[in-house]
Amino acid sequence: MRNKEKNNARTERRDAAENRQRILDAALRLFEENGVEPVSMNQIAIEAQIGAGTLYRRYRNKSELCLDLIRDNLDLLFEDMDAYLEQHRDDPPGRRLKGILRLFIRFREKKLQLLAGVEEGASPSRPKNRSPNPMLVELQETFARLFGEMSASEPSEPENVFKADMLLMALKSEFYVFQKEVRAYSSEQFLERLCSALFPTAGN
Amino acid sequence: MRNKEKNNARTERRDAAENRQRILDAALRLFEENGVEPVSMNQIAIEAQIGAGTLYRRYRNKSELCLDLIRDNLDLLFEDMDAYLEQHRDDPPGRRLKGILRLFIRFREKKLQLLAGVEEGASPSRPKNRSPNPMLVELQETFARLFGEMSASEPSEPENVFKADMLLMALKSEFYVFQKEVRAYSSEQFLERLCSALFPTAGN
DNA sequence: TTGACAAGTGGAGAGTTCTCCGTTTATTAT
DNA sequence: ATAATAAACGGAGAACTCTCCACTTGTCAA
Repeated sequence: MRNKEKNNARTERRDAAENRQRILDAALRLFEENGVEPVSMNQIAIEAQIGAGTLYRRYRNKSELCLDLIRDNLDLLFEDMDAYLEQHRDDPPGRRLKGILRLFIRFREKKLQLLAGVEEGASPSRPKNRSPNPMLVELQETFARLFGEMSASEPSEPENVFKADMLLMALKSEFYVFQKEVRAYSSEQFLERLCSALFPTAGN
Repeated sequence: MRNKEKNNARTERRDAAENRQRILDAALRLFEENGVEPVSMNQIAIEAQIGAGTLYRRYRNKSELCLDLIRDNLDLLFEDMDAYLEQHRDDPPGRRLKGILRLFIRFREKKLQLLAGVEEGASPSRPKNRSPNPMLVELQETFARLFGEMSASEPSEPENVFKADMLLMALKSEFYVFQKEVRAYSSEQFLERLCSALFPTAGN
């Protein structure tokens, strides 16, 4: 669906492409003015001057729309992470994990609202958002791998996967915002807590 | 709001009490037939033969209704937990924590759907469910206290609070169901993972 | 150029959540 | 018993999500 996978036959029709842009523009405009959460798909359709059906054809819900809006930034983030891992390949795994977590949290800070929009329970009552979301899967695997390296001795594979799952959970908007607002943590404090809760800060 | 706090002036009007019962009955009936998630407040109002306004006056959303439906069981659970802690007061804190986690998970197993209903993001777009939910707060404090006991040496207060927050997060339906369905864990395996991820199983 | 037709469009409509407010009713004081 | 009155009722209606499908339009092959 993404950037017109060139490989796949037909290219996007011109009018469709134009509408896509209208939608993105309209959404951005409305989000900037009102924040992400209170803006409805309805409003976006109206602002973009298209029918509701057209909007929903392209984005099944607001979550998908938000994802499209940060797609590029997200790709950059992942590149940054990869670069970081590459550059610090000789650091102990705990350090490296902390490093990429810091990158992620910084990103989260910048795109708080949109990211929350992406996570937002897509549809109420509907078949439920059963999409693993490839980006999260990749992140999850990276975490799991680093946990694996961390104690190369025994901690079984599943153990690492589980920890990675927990980490991912803790990085969700809901938890992050709660820690910031209710527990009054700064990003860096949060990061610190997270690391010391999930792995012994051996090397550092 | 709960069980007609007797202390507080007026008792609940008879017709109101009757309607409350109608609602509870109707909801239970519909939930048993269709599961919790797909049943709408609307349907419940119709099944109970009352106006939507009447339903919403008593329960701001489905989440509150579900909470009322397991209120009693929940109270029992808490009593069980207290009893457990009392009986095993000489066990090491890790053991005790595991014990009450097991109780909680068993409860979750029994009331999976309703509990998920309680957690369900109340309203879409609305002011956001800013209710800390007293029962969760209590649980959170118990967890934090046990973490505190666990390593009486240095781990600062906030450290324990944070871990307790993470634990609570991991006990949510979303995470629990994911672990069961995708990672294919049994309740007991899940419990095992949870404990070994968050604290060294020293005493055991 | 010209069809054919897949792709795209828009808006009516079904089903929801939740509020507002005029009407009804149970309770309590007289 | 009766009236005053706070509480409760119910349904119209506003706003929303999402689907369906008759209609329009871009594209490509001839």
